[in-house]
Amino acid sequence: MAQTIRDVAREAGVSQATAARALAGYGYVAEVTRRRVQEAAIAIGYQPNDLARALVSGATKTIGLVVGDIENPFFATAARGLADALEREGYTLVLANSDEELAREQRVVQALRQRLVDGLVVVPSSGDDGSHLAAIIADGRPVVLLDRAIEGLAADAVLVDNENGALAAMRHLIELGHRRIGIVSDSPGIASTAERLAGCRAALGEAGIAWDDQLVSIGGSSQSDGYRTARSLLTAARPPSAIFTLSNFMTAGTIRALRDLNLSMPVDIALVGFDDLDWTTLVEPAISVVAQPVSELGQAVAERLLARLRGDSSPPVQIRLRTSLIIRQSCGGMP
Amino acid sequence: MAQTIRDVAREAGVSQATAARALAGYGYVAEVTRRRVQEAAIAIGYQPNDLARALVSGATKTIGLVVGDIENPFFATAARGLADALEREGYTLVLANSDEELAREQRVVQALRQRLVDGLVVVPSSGDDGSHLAAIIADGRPVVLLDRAIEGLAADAVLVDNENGALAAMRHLIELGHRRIGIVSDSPGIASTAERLAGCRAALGEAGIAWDDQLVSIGGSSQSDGYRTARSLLTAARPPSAIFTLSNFMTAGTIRALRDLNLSMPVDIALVGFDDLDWTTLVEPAISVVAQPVSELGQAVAERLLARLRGDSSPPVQIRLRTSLIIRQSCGGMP
DNA sequence: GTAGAGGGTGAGAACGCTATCAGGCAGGTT
DNA sequence: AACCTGCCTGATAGCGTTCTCACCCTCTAC
Repeated sequence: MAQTIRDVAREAGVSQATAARALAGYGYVAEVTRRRVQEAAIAIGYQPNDLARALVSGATKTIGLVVGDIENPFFATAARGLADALEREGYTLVLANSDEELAREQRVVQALRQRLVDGLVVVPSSGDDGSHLAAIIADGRPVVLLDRAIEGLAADAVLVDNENGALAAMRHLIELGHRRIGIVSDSPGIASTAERLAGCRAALGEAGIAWDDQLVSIGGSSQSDGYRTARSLLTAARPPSAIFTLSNFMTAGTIRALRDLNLSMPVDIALVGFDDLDWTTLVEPAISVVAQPVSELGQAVAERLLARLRGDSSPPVQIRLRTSLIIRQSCGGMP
Repeated sequence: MAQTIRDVAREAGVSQATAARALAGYGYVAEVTRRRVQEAAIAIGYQPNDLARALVSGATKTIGLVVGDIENPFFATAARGLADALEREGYTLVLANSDEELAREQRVVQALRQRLVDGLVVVPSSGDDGSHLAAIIADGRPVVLLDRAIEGLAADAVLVDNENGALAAMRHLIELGHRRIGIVSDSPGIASTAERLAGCRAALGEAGIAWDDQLVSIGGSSQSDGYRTARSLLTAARPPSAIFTLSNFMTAGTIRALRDLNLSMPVDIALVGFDDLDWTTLVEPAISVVAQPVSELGQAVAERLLARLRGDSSPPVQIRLRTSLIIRQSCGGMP
């Protein structure tokens, strides 16, 4: 099938060792020989076998990426930013979906471990169980967490400032006069969600508004979960006058609920969502959002990972990227 | 770092060969020995090295996926369908973006080739140059084309019925009385786009409407290209009364152009788009679309690939999945 | 003329695994 | 006693690289 370095050597009439030196460029090789070997390699269409190379060098030049679901635009964008930065250094991405299930995540991490990825980027589905990742770190391979931290795991993490993002959004709604603000959240088991909820709590606290469990609906992480929980919030006895959604799927689900209930933004209800996607300015009114620097998130993760791969062994760091509140029409904050 | 089979053997007090047999389960091994080896493996935390295994077995259990841009929801969804089906058989996906540039595609395909992927799934950016893929096929490794065919390449292809999809959409607009239908297209160098254009032509032909180059704007494949070309179409001396967009980015760009020009659907202009995304029912009016079975596309590709990997050597096939025209509010076909 | 330096080359070990092969040992058959 | 058979085990040959080591040859210096 594929040609080996031995075939090149035979073609060039030299030993395997000399051919290897000529192609890899180490040790002494006469200029004439080098040229002859290179020509032979081209002539027979030689392709180096990265597998064998990895086996002896101990580096696969491969990075594993574990996300909840690559169909989620947030993950897709981060993956793209990551892939671009890694590719520049000759690394390739190996992709796996966890479906936000810890058991599945553990399985795919295990598979990537056996595949000897040089490093791992994970969007962890659980905020406290990181034993499967600790095993990778114990192997001496760097792990960088994307978007969500894990308590007690000695790994770098690149996150966004969820708490301040949520705080800013809630403050804005409060400044607009809202007192009953509904919160549509996915599972607080997800670390970033928990931080966003903390931001909500802080904003209400500083405004002297009591936390009301009736106004907080917590569901799964799919869009239909968002629809369902938003709808129950809106059809309750005392519905909120504004809603803050904690993820892009929650935002989409909530908008559908508003449509079905014939409620219009921002007059019947004000809306701010966490995470900015392309469609938020395609719908009318355009949705106010807490925007995250998603692509930069991927790039920052790549930088951290590459630093570790180059041997940086300083203590794990946690990087927080700034979010920004973008006021559009859906919250009534911009006439 | 990681333990090898030799460490297990030492721990269990047997030879490396026996340990290998006990773990892999071939040849004769006494029941007692087998148990002892397995316990030793667990005790020292042995993890098989897939790299070494692949080197000797010749199979990496790895599939390369080359798409234009994983951020495009169409590709992301197809990738997900593909990943799920492959994972069930123990394969892992290696991801690469081509940015719809042939040169980049060739580079990443080359990299995947050296990485010895067992098979390759490609969304080719060029409809006629498939030499880099022919090389992979010559290696004896299966290639399956996703969404777009390449003329003269002996590889399986899983496509959608682009021509009939476009035909149906154009027919619908014509039945609604439109005679001047604008077409917002990305590059016809992309095979699927060329087929869609052919469908447009066929529909106009059977209705006795002359093809008018003034009504066809062809640009790049980004959303801003769609915006620009749609806008120039709409601001021309004799603008169309309806628009058919040939991809999801073109659709989004066109909607933004309509907004900016204060044209409303479907009264000022009717719109049908190719490819259905989540947001098409989130905007108002909901967009009529030619929907593609995207996830099934990925699954079908996986099936074809797995069949080839199992040794199926029948002549290459071309599979066409059916599209469906979904009439919503943007075209005025549904009151 | 001989020693030494240095360019150039081939042999061969190692990476961790799969898988074959030769051989040992117990038990039964001629 | 000689022989086979069946179970079990260890030694060992690869897979295709990287890279070290020993060696040879030529040229310069004394």
